[in-house]
Amino acid sequence: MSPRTKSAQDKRRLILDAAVRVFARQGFHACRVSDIADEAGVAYGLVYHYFASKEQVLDTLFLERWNIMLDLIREVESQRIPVREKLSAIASFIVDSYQHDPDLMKVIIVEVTRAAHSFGETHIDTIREAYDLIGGMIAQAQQEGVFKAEIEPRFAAMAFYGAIEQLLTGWIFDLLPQGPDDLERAKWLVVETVCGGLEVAHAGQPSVR
Amino acid sequence: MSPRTKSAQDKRRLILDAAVRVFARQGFHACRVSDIADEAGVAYGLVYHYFASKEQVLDTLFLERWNIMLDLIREVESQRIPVREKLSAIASFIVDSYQHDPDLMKVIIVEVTRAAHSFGETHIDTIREAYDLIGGMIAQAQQEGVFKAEIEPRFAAMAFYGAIEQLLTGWIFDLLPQGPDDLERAKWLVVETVCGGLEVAHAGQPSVR
Amino acid sequence: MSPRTKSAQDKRRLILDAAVRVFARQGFHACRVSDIADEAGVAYGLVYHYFASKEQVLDTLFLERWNIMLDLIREVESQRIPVREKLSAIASFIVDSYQHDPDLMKVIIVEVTRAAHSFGETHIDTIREAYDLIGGMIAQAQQEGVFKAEIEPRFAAMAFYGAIEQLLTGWIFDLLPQGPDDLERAKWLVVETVCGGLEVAHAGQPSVR
Amino acid sequence: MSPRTKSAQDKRRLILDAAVRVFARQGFHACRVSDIADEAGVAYGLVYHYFASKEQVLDTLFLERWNIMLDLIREVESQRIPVREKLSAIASFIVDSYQHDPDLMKVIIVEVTRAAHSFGETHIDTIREAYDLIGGMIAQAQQEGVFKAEIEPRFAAMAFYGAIEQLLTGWIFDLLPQGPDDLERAKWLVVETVCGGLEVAHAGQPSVR
DNA sequence: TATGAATGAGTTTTCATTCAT
DNA sequence: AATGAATGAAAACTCATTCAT
Repeated sequence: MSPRTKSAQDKRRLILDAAVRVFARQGFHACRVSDIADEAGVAYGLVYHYFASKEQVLDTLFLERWNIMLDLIREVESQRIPVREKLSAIASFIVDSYQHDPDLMKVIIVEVTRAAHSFGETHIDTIREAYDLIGGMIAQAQQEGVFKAEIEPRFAAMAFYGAIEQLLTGWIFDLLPQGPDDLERAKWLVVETVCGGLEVAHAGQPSVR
Repeated sequence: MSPRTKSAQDKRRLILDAAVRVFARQGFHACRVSDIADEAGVAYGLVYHYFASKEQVLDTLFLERWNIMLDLIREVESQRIPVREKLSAIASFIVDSYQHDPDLMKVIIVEVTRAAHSFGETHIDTIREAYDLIGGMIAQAQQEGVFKAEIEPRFAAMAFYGAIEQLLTGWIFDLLPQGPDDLERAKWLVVETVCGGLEVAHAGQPSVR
Repeated sequence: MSPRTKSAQDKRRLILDAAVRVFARQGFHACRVSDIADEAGVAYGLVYHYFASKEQVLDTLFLERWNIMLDLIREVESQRIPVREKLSAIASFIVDSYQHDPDLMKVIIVEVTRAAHSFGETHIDTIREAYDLIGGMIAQAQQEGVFKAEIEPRFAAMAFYGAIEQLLTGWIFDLLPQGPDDLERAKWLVVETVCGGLEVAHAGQPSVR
Repeated sequence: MSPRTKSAQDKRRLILDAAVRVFARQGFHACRVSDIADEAGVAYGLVYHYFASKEQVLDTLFLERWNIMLDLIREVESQRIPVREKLSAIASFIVDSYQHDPDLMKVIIVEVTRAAHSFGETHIDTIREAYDLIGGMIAQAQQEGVFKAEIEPRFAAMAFYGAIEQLLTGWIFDLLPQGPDDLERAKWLVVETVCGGLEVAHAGQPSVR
């Protein structure tokens, strides 16, 4: 890679990183392309040199991150470990992602995964893949007798993912404390809640429908 | 109520109901005020006669619904019933709300509760109240020894609410089946998952961290 | 006149008087018809019962006052008094008008006599009549040898009127002190300036006060 | 200056010059931004590339011209010439300004110096500076015994400036002839009127109040 | 690659005016 | 006479995108 190419890539990266900050701060709709360019310290024509549109910048950010998560989930799925550990790995990854780059996760959650009329719709198949993979793990655990069979796996997967995303939403809106300890405990908490339940387990407790 | 007042109220209601359909179909940002007026069959300016802005139309829709939910939650809170039934009542209310008016719930979830830069921010205190009320129920259940004490109640409340909202999101994005049975089962499922856990309970199972 | 008719006239007057205050406070363009109605304490449909348009309200206010001034000027013109006294009477009338109803004079000066694209144009013939009448007095004074013949009367009339209007403008913009004494002195000052000149008269032309 | 800069400045100038014509023809309120763009032969948005608003276009035009006048007045003030020559220089400058660009002066007089609710208010301090400078000259002349001491200088300055502005107003409204000779004579006339007075000076003439 | 001037479609909002009651 | 709901035309302003340099 020549220095020049490297420099070029740097500018592209610069723009992406700036976009994360700007989207997180102002929101996708409320920010202008020039805000991104300003934040990146480049002329705003350059944004259009690297990206076809403002949307494509967000598309890129989302796909970069979501594909890393999909890789992680697939990796986890293939491992021969208890389902609780699998879900724990996923929860940990997402919380770690937030810890590592809260702005990026904020953008993804706020602008993409719930955006039924724009990015959510565009990327619905990519998003769904994560839900499906988690659903698959749960289904398998049910077959193995580890998870209750009467809970539809896809619904359970959504509930699990929704619980995590809502914790991040809580941090994003500053509704929940987000010290290092809080993040760590949250990883355990969400898995414990969804797998073990909030209720104190007692012998013979019937959880019949 | 005089006929004139009634008529006036009718037009206002007409606009609100039309707005729900338009926001649900096109999204808040993608729709024009004229789309709402057209859908309602009224003149453009009448929207501004009753509402100060397009935003205020959504504000009104959100607050109307959210306050009904807050009333329900407060009502539930005051009852002397097991926490599982309380959470079940809340989940049922939300799912019923979706069943009764999916467009309205879609609008609230998609445009408000996750909209960190616009409505979500505006209404954050109102939204938080719901989370806090649920958190309070969970905390009480912990004191009563029904719920595990080591799970921070506010986090658990967010996980619970997030699980429900994500099911609705699944319906909204058409990722989950939404026949009448599915909705009914979902009510039970989310409570069972969060309270009883996905895991098959066995005697003496340690769920220690 | 029946009480009812009287009442009706009262409302019309109420609206006109309210309009003066509103126009003076906010300006003709910046105020809404509803502002006038609110100020008058009537429903704003009523403004349209008495006046064909917002413009007509201002037209009415202007014409009412300007015609009174034209009457005064014609009255003065017909009198057999020195030109200086005539001009003094005019200046006094205008200053008194301001003293009596500063808002109304503000509206006339700010919204009409300089409004080349709206009211000034509409009423240009009415406005001009005042200038012409004053010009006539000056021309006569020149024929009588009282005023210098080499100064074109119409120009002199404009200069005289402009001097007065600018004093009012000074008060309107709060650039000049407007205590009772200031107003009284201004009447004399503007006549003395235009007739006697600012210069100290030298030998043989004492224009001592 | 690079060619690009020059070109850019040209477009900006083009817009300002077009705005003068449009404001003079239609008035500030009655014209649309698109009228200015059309008149300048540029795209709509370019007006907003160079100016933040329609108002700022007028602000710019006013300040450009008024500051030139203030420079002239300050220059005149510093000279060691009789006050009559000073006032004559100012009157000449204003009349020449009108002769050179009647549209611009029309805009300034009609849209700014009397606009108590918009531009006049915005620029009141800048406007006042001209009045104050003239007032200062008059005060000095009074101290030197050239001007009568009993006429408050600020009032006299307003009268002088008002007289000139009203002549321009007469031209603007086509109430006064505006051939080259008329303009030239007007310069002399206004100074002669204000300094020497309209009255034929004769020995012992009483200018009683 | 990089710049930023230039374009112009699109939308909210305002508010004078009308009109049914 | 009086009300104020209803109408809809009009315009400022925004900003994504293009393109000449």
